[in-house]
Amino acid sequence: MARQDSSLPVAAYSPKSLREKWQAYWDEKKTFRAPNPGDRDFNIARPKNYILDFFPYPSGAGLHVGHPEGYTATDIVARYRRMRGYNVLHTMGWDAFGLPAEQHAIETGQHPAITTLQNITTFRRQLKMLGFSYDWDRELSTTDPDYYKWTQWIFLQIFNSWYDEKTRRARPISELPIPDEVRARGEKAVREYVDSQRLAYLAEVPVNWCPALGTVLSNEEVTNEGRSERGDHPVYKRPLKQWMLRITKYADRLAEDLEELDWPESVKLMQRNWIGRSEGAEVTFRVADHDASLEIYTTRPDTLFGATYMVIAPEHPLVRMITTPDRHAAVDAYCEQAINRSELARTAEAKEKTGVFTGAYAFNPVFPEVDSRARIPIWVADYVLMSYGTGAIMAVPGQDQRDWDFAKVYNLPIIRTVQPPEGFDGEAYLGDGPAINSDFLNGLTMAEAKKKIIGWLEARGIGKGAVNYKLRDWLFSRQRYWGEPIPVLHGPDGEIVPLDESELPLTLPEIDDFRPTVSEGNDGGMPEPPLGRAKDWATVTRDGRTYRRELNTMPQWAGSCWYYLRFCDPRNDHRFVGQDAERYWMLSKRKDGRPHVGGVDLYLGGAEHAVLHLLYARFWHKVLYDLGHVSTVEPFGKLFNQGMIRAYAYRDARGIPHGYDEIDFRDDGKAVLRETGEVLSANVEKMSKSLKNVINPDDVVNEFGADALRLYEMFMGPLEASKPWNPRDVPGVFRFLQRTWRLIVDEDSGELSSFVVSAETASRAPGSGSEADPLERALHKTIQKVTQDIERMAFNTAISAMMEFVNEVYRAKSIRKDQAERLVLILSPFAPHLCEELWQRLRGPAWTDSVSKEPWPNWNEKLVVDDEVEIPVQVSGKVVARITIPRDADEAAARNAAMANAKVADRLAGRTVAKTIYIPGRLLNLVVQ
RNA sequence: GCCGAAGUGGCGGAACUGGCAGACGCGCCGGAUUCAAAAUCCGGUCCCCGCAAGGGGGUGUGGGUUCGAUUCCCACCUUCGGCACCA
Repeated sequence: MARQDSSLPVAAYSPKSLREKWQAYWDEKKTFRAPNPGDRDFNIARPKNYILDFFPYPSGAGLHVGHPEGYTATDIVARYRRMRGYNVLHTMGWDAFGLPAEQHAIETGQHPAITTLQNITTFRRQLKMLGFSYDWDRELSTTDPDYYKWTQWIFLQIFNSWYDEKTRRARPISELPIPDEVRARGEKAVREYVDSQRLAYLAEVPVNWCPALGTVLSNEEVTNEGRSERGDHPVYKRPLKQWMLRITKYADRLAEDLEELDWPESVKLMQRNWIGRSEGAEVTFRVADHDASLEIYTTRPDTLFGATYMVIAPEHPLVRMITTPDRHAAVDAYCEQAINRSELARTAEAKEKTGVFTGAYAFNPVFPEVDSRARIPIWVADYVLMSYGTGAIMAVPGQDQRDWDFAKVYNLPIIRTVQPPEGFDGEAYLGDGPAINSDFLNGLTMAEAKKKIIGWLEARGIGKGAVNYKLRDWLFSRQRYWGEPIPVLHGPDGEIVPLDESELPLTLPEIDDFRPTVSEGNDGGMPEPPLGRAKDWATVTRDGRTYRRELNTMPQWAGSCWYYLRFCDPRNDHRFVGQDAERYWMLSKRKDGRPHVGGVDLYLGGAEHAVLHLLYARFWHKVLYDLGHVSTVEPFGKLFNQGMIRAYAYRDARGIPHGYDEIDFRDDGKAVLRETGEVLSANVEKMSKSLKNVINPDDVVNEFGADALRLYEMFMGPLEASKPWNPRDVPGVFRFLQRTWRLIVDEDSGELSSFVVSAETASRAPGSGSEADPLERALHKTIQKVTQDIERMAFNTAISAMMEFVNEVYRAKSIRKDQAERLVLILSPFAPHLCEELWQRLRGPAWTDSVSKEPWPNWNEKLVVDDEVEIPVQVSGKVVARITIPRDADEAAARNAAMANAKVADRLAGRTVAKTIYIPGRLLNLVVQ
């Protein structure tokens, strides 16, 4: 399907030349530059609008058709808002630290900075090719020292803060009150106390250590089979000193503030579930024959009378102490094999409960210790996780299915403490009901019993109401090269010394071997990150003391946690963002004038970042807010998730995928393998190299042009839905663009087409008073529809409305020049290259500048409603006829018109109308007996 | 297992707040143009019965509410996404 054919007319629609011409124009004139407050051409009178895409990781594979989907949507909104008189901030940058470039470096020795630069060059070229209206002067990369200087600066802000529970906010560490008894123990104790309160802290934590990759992985990077998501290497649990960020302190605020955000409910729900707040109680159980007690957390303190045994996690510190000598061998063996498996591997095969008895007993505090019911056995089992609550539970098999399952395996007693309803035939009963077998709680509902028992526990000092979260602190260090160095020094006495702001950026040292020091097997020595290879860099001497640099780097999330702030003022070299710029672009008002919680007015990207990126960025933002560095509570006021674009994968009988270049499509639509004629199966799947179903945007642009690619991606269906790419549909939108071109331009002469008539000529034509002109009415309706659809992000229906209008012009064979101009204006955000050219040709000598500088056209409310409407007439809810009546006809008039219709009269013959339902402009329903 | 979203022609999809189901595009069929084809323009196209006029059915399945249900309620099936022993 060669579109560049020498036999084409001289002035045929040529996407390629229009693209080149107008992109050069935009670049040269800096058409989409967004001035900041303080700039000479800044116009304070205009309202602001910040429209942001999730910035991409510039992978070696280049742009994927999934990228332009979201980028086109935001581009349409950005162009539309500019025409509506907003100052629009619309930017693009690169989330360019990350594992793929580093893996490539390990394999080839090519420095990740070089790979990254090449990939960025490709991405930039491809994005520019699509004509997005970014302010390219604001482009940034997280890997640029001028950028990561400030990532490191923010880390230091977090490091130098503590969380004040009373005021519920972060405060500078210098304001931390030091308890007297700590002060009394000396300087080192004070230092350790302070370090223990920081929002960034070092902790020995069990991590997912992957020897093959030489790095620690986050839980998300480990598969259910306990292997690395990247490369499928084995992953082991081992304790390692790691940087942690105290995100759990913000759990409540992160959950509460979701309320105010204009985000998809599904994303809010995912975040709430991830935070996983639960309310319950902590209860102390004394351990028999030991000077020890077990702290447990439960959401069901009301079932305390039903606790028949205890379970502690294999990692629990009390395990060794309380296990009786005769049980040591069994307990040790069990714990060892449980601890060695990753948490995920452990939970994956959770079918059958396992555990061992420690030989020890605890006293249930609701009974006197002399009472035989008080003494309950303590077991170790891997269904209790050390990382949640206190790592120990009271087991209540009567009201908890997991405990029930365990009790059945090991023959432990079961006591019901909630009366199940009549006919209940399940095992553990989780529902509400009157308490039984529970002494002073008997007869109370679940809520009443919880309240009463918590009061009872608190009065005796053996328990209290408590809140727990699934959310864990954020494991922040990675054993990698290609990330931001963490700007701290480790002193000879183990003290942590943060770098001074003046020492930033701490740049990555040059090394030529990017491999970490890999230990053999499961239990080799301490792994050392690749930065350890830079010997000169890794040690620093100050005042005669030798310090060791932190060798871990930050995770990829770090750079993406604040880039939206940097875009406001990307070249500022004395602040992470200038205050005026931050306030102008981030602070937005609601319609009712109250300040909005969050600054970015539209943040658009895929749902795969629904939890982690968005939660981490919100956390950093709140810390910056608490410390007075930013002016909004939340970073992203409105969030929108685009759906995934998938494509048909064609497989042969053996299940082997085949690409389009090997396939012929028969007339019946079936795909056959060209070589053998075998009919292939077709399934919509995620695009991937291995399935050979990846669509390359360059190919589409070469064949149909950037405007057609943009338009197709928007026309496919709702932005939020996942949709299949169908190569056969692309020519459809291309045809529409071509029809629009020919509507306005005569292909043979290059002059305006014969359809386009001047206003004077039109007014002389019979019956074309401007308001009565049916085309004028249709245009007003189209402008209204397109405007409203852009506002609600329904681009597919906006495009079909414009298609309908163009079809109507073809039928009319005539359009006034001012009408054609308005059509071009509303189409321009969607197909900017085509519309720039049409605008210039329509304006002729009156043309001054880019179509994007023109105001958005209005519609007249009077012209979008028809005076006469056709409505259906139903008889008892069944449509029998259609009548045309004035829009505002009253019920009697509508009824009379209906009765005059033969079909209606026929249906009503011999019957009485019991009820009439008339919705003006909609329908008339005559209900008969 | 739990939570969430979605199921509409041959295909992608449309239908505001319960009011004409299938807009728009693809594909297919027919016509015009052409020596011919491509391209283009015009028309048709949910299914079934019927030459037609006309009639019947229809939004995953089964029930319900309503004058009226793609839309609301209940149960179930399927697909996709998230979580997964969180006490």
